[in-house]
Amino acid sequence: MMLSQRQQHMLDFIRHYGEEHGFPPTIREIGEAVGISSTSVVKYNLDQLEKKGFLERSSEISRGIRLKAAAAPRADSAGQLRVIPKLGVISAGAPIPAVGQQDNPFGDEVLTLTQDLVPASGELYALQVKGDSMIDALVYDGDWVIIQHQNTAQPRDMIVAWIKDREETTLKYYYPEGEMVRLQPANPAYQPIPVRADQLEIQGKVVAVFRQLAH
Amino acid sequence: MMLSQRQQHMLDFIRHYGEEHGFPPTIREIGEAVGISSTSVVKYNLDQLEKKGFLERSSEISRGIRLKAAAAPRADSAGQLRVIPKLGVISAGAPIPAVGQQDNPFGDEVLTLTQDLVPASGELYALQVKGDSMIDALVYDGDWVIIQHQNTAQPRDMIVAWIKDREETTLKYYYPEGEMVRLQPANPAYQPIPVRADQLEIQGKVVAVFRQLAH
DNA sequence: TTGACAAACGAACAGATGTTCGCTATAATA
DNA sequence: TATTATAGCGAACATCTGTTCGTTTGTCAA
Repeated sequence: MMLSQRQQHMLDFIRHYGEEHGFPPTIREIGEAVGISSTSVVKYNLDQLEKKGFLERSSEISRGIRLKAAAAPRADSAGQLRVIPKLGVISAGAPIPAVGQQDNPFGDEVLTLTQDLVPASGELYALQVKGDSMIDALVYDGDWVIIQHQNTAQPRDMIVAWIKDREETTLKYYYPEGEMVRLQPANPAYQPIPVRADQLEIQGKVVAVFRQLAH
Repeated sequence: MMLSQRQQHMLDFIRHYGEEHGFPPTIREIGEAVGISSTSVVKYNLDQLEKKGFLERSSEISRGIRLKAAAAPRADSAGQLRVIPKLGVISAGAPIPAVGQQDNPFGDEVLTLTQDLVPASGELYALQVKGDSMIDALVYDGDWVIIQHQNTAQPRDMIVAWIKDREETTLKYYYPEGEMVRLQPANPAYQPIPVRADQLEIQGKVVAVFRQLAH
């Protein structure tokens, strides 16, 4: 999800133009500003920026560009934003979707969080919890879990694990103990689960959980 | 130099449209909104408004309208970010801190979320959960709950309640039932608590929960 | 009554602006 | 080598959108 030099430039120009004029620029104005001679190339790059979550466009509307939060100027350091793609759903009964999966129910939607809430580096993605099977991890239907993709973990990390012999995805704290791994639920009322290390596949680390109540 | 009803209406519409879309409306959209069938009449009134200093237009430019300060109930257009003050901690054993409390352990720290994750309006603040006493609401030590301050609630809202006779703060779904209120835990494994309505003090509505895992 | 003027209408026009499409060029991949 | 994806070009097109203009109505002062 990188921005090319040109796309960064476009974003800067659109923001600057909007501040100056009170309304967004046209495709041709953007092209002229960043040195693109063809309107179709500007459109191409705008589509890219929209797909990456930096702006929204209203089709067939003059100057129908709306910058999203991710494109806001980085005011203070804590205001740095992290754009996290919504990759799919997670439930105990099914493996988690892989990056670039075709049938992503969320299309190219993203979740944007400030940088101070999540790790500075690492590949992050968001999955929406389906059902109540992860209630022992204190997450429930509808919650978003933000995951850092990795295949190893440190003790005490909360991991996304695939337990091969049970064919089950789970969110647990990770405590390696020799040949075995103890998977500890976040809710202390639940019992830890011992699993043979070779039956455990670490899919990533849970770095945050977000729950949006109806409003 | 008075504004006619119609011109006031136009100004309101232009401001509202801009906040909603990120770009100004066309003459025809304004006309439709305020009930003018002819584009020339809209132009006539826009010219009036410009003459009176409420807006500026760039001629022959689509949507080339820029509201001036005079037109203002200026909403903060700092982007689609919502800055939420961290007000203190919440636990079952103590009342929640009031706005402007002196001994705020978080000073002036804030939590910033994108606008789409929380309600557009309303007074929001964040409290950090202390201890495990709210585990029946699926929130745990360290979690942040984002609260909209209000003293009433709709059925099925998750409320922040102070139960007077128990001297206890709690997070529960709100189900009023005549003289009584049923407080339903988010975790279905826990039992609902019936409370006399006059013993219940609604402090606010939970609009979101954020959990940051160690990293 | 008459003339000036603000306010409004709707059609016609012209220019502003987004989209589509056929075509290159390059790099990565099979 | 053939294929595919990414980037880019420019022309043609369709529609979006602001402006102009002839007309009408109502009010008010001369």
